Amino acid sequence: MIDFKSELNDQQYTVVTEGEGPCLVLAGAGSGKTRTITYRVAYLLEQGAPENMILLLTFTNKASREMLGRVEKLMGRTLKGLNGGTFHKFALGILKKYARTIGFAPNFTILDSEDSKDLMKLAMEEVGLTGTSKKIPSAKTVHAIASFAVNADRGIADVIEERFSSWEHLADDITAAAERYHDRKRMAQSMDFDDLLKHLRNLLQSDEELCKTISGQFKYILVDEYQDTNKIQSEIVKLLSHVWGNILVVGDDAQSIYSFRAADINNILDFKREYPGAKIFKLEYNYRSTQSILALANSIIEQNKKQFKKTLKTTGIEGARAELLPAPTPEDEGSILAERIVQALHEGVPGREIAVLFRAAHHSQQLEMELAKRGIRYDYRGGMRFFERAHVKDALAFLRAVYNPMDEIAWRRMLTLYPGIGPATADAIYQLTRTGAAHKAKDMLSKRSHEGYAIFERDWREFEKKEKHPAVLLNHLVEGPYRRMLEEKYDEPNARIKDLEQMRLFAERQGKNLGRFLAEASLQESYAADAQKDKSEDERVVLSTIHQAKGLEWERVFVINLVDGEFPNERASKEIGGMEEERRLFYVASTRAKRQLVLSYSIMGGFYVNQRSPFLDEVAKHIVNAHMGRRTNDGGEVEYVSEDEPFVSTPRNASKPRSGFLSSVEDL
DNA sequence: AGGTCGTGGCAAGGG
DNA sequence: GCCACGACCT
Ligand SMILES: Nc1ncnc2c1ncn2[C@@H]1O[C@H](COP(=O)(O)OP(=O)(O)OP(=O)(O)O)[C@@H](O)[C@H]1O
Repeated sequence: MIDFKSELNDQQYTVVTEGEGPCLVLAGAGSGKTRTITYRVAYLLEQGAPENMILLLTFTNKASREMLGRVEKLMGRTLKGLNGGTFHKFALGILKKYARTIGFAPNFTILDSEDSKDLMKLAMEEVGLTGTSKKIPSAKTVHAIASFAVNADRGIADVIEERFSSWEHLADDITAAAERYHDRKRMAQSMDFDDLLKHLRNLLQSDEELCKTISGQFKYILVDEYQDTNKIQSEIVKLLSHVWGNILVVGDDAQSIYSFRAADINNILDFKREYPGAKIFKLEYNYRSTQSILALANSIIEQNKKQFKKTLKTTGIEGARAELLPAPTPEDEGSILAERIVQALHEGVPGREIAVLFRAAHHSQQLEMELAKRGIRYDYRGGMRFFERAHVKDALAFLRAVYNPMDEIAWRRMLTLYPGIGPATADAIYQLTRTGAAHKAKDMLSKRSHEGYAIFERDWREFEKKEKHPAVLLNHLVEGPYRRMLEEKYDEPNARIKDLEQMRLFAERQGKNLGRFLAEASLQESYAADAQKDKSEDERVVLSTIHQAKGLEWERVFVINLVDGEFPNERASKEIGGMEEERRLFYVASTRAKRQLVLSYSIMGGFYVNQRSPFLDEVAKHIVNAHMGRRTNDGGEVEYVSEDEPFVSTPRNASKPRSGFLSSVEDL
């Protein structure tokens, strides 16, 4: 038996034991929201709820694994039947089952963002939306527009007008391209990430009986990070809670940081209207951070006008004030940080309790070099995922093509690996294959592609004969054709070959089902090559984007590159509500720290003198300046000397006092 | 016309 | 460090 009373405070306990019906938990950082829903799941199980009737939706699959692991530990048994994962993963599971109902074959494949962009490029060519210079939006932009429209459940024209107004004159062409894009996805029996949500919503909406059948399976639905869900996700939640009505969502409006994928804070603000009779809970004690860090965090978020005022009381010790580290140059910032990390490790702080957080993935470059120099291994989160790497996707293209022969993007990718075959020839071959006329290809193709095509034919014939078992197929590629290509192309192919071997190991653990493997691969958000849990990984320092750090916590946190234009990011600040969202990112970053927070930036940029982030000046009184002077010692080595002084905001950046908050939680 | 290869401009965030 | 584009070659 779990002693819920002693593990939770009174507010948390109330949620855990009285969280039936529609419930919203709205609470600040570190107040135990995640802990509360984790215990709620354990409580439901203890009360006899069947595990397969519980659905726990999280923001990442990693978060889901961690929470389920925690519940298993609490319950002292494994829980195989519990449904947990991201909206996308959940949607895919249902759609595989009901593919025919929505006009897809069950072997449809998933397009990642690069595939989607490539397909959009083709769609744009089709409608004549081509041309160079800055007069035409990039395929990435057009895809972003179409994607936002799906996620926000709005029209393309609307989205362009509101968020991409510089392309308003091309709205008709963009709409046409989006239509072609839609058709080609269907033709290719493929879905992008947005389609997973859209088709699930449509499926549930279109058939009352089916909606009953599906939603009847989920007696208890719990959603973490609800502030970052979008319109289509909230519609899915509504439909899924149709039969039982037990929907518990937790979130913090101050941590909403995904507006670019249409996260909509109205999901929280309108919760009571959407679910009449909903209970609203608050959690008001922060269990994570020291008083100093919490005071800083509260003062960050107070600068935002469009934010609910929430109480967040401390339970911790006072602790040290956040420390400001101005470095002379970006290189110096990297080495100062690396030295600080070495020092912390030396003091006995475990690597897993240290994190470096940054606004954008490429901000970590200098530091990575300095850590490498010192032989410090780290766990990296942000930027390109493992399954997005070019060589990994090349190999996957073969598996996709054999699993779903209509997958245009996979075919193009696979075919253009061969010499003499470019986009045009690949397209011709794909069209012939698709119509069952592959045998005609030899005669119809131009001479220069003959040799490459002959090699492809041989490779493909052999590949097709193999057992459709992902590990077998990958093994064949790594031993044979794809290894050959890598060796031809690179002087040093080994790192890439190793990645492919890692993928094969991953596939072995996934079992024999090719469809399952491809699904798992396209929704895996892991960054490490060793998807296999490396023991030492737990001990490593973490380098992460702030977005990827959501929900996590560390003893010591370094937030780096606090330079105006970088953080806040210039482009983001210009969007509607952009500056406030950047500030929320700073709030999320700071509230990851349990005991010690360090804020760094460099004074010199590449060509210009940097301006430090205005966010620093806004909260100046909560920061101490550890000014690091650089000098060369007698031995010719560069040293950094601490010249402590109080941090005083200069008038240039001093923020004007802001008027009060919009409203308070009480008004909900 | 289509494929390859070199390079200049460029980089926000993610399922 | 990656991608899109243009120059050049077949
Ligand atoms: N009642 C409690 N007693 C002891 N520790 C607690 C309690 N509630 C929460 N904690 C601890 O406080 C920390 C923060 O909790 P949790 O991650 O659940 O907060 P959260 O509200 O989800 O945070 P955030 O929104 O910032 O991600 C965790 O280490 C958690 O174990």
